[in-house]
Amino acid sequence: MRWEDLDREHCSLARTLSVIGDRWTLMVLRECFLGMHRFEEFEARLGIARHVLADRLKKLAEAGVLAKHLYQERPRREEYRLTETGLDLYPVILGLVQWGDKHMAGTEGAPLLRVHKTCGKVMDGVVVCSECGEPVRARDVRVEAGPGAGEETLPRPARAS
Amino acid sequence: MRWEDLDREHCSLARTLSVIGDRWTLMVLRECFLGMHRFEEFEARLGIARHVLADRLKKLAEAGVLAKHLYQERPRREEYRLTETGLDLYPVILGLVQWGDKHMAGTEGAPLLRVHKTCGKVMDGVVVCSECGEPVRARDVRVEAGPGAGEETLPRPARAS
DNA sequence: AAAGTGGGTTCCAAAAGAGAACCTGTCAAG
DNA sequence: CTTGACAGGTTCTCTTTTGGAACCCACTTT
Repeated sequence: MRWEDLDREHCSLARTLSVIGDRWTLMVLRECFLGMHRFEEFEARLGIARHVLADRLKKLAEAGVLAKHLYQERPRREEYRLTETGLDLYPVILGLVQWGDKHMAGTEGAPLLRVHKTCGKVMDGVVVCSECGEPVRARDVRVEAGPGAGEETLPRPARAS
Repeated sequence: MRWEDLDREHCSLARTLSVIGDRWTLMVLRECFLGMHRFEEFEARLGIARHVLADRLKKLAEAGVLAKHLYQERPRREEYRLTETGLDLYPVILGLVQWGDKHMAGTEGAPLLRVHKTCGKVMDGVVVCSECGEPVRARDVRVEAGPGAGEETLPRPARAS
């Protein structure tokens, strides 16, 4: 299977991964969420090869996750900013970071803490059900075919999702 | 930068990506959350090259995300099951799927719907603050150095995370 | 004895990545 | 008016990782 075919798959995960399913892409997005915008900043903080960085930024811009923003004419300079679509990826980044904090942190503990500006406390993100508000775990959820389902999407017996 | 170096980085995202930051790995995990356990199931549903699948399953098992489970002696047959550590990745998978449902779905709509067994309704996951229970968006959060922080982890001015 | 099954490993060619050098506007200093 | 610096890339070669197919092995069924 080629990765360009992935965005035509009948699976939202596969379609998402065709845009951001790459180590460097996720690292670039982390830097964006930390407030970085410029080519040089990404390069210096990540140690990524320049042509790979250029490629990832281009693809993220094409996908509408980042937008180029002119911050200086003559010489023309552009920076990259998260769009609303990009900001919607926050739950993914937060999920990855929290999993790392819990399962991969050394003895010292988490490198970064998150403070909720609204309530002022150090927080974690918790995933709750949009309908009843209860926390959701994998075992609490079952899948059903949706409007855009293909035949092959569903598992044979519908089990946990 | 080499990817083996990533798990020594002072960043939970990088450490997480050193384990699951790979397209195929995430696709394998999707299948696990859909109830698949066997080598042949993964191969048939994903169209992944067999040696890549073998490699990913081995690494996931070494990382403690999947556990090998003997389901038959003579001939010896093993399947892969999510551990508690693996089940903790559900928020990540859910985040990716929901982003895809929202931004990458075609005209037909989402391929799969999720039903919350507890309340019986079709649901989405919503990320809320562990302290105040309000929904959390990227703009509502600021980062601070945590106990395991290194110098280079923090952005110069602490902005949005 | 032959074919099937589950779970792999081995081979080669193609694609993606690392690392370094080079290019393009533009300004500022000597 | 030449030299250097800066931001943001592109091009080059070399190594690593994939994709795709074939092969292997321990058993069971026909």
